[in-house]
Amino acid sequence: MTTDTSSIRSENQEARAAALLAWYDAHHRELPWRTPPREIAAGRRPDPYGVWLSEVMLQQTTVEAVKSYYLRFLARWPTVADLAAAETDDVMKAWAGLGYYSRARNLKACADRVAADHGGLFPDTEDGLRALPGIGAYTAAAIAAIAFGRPAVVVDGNVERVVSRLFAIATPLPAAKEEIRRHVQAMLPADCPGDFAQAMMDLGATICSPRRPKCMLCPLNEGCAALGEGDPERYPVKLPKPERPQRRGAAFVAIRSDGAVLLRKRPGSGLLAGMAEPPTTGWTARADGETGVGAAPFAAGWRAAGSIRHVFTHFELTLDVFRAERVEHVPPSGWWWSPPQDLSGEALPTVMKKAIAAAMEGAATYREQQDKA
DNA sequence: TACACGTGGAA
DNA sequence: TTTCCAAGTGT
Repeated sequence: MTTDTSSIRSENQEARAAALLAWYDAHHRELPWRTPPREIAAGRRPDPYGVWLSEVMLQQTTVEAVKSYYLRFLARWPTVADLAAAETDDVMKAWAGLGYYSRARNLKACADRVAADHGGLFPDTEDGLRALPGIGAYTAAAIAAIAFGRPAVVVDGNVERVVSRLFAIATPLPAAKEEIRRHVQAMLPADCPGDFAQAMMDLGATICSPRRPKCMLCPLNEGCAALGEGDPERYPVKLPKPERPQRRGAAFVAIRSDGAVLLRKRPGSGLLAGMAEPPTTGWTARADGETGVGAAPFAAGWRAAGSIRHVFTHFELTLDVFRAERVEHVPPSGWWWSPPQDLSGEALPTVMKKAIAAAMEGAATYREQQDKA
């Protein structure tokens, strides 16, 4: 502020923000949770509950995947009080398929806290939001800016990409995070931090994309250092990722005469915590573990039903699937028979749905049920 | 700081 | 097919 260079840079940053906001006015995406810039300018504010819900769902998740979940949650639990009054199991069921299931548990815990400790109103400061479960640095800043108009510095993966290209930042992520934050801080317009944050993210999502960025259409192309160098895709610089180890296990899908499938609940912590599954073995790091029919949870007419593959963030799983039909096993406590009409509503992660689908293929019991239906 | 934690779409 | 990775958080 006091030296010539910083005031010059400040003017540049101001011009950049203005160009970005003009672009956002004309080209912003229409999203179910978004209040468009025209309405913001008219004084309208989005419902903090909707902003929070969408931000949590969007963590590491694509916009397309989130849309239908967001709409379903909002229709079923229109306010944070409704969500606080809900059963955690129902929230987990509604979240099934979206991934990163600790988000769902934290979502519910956060709603409980807002209802119990904040009178049903979300805190309107970054610090207040940051203290809630499932709300980290990014989400706290995003809610503060978008829902409450606070001048918070919002840095997500999009912003990291845009800024690291704009300034050709050679430091690999995540070490470059602080430097990126400083640049965003310098650009931040005090009068519309919410639009600015969303504009940066829209730009990163639609123009300054990871591959083949559309620099010709970019409102910030004039001063972009990476474009000047000729290879914007070089940024952001990231450390190479460790390769994904292979794991193998088995899943045992027991089918009752009426087509019901035997399920149980996974442990409360770790992978797919608290979600439903057909009985499975542990997933060993080795590819040749004890995963055959010998590992079945109880005696039945188990038959091999092929195997499925599923990719998790940090390992790749091959699951050998076994099927037993016309099983009349009395479920141990915590296990239950899920009738065909209930199955789609269970808290089944995608990997487990794949395993069950593989078992059903060619299952006579299941075919009979389908024919009746 | 480093790792655990899901899924599906794009190139 | 393979690789990347999307509006990150918790530990």
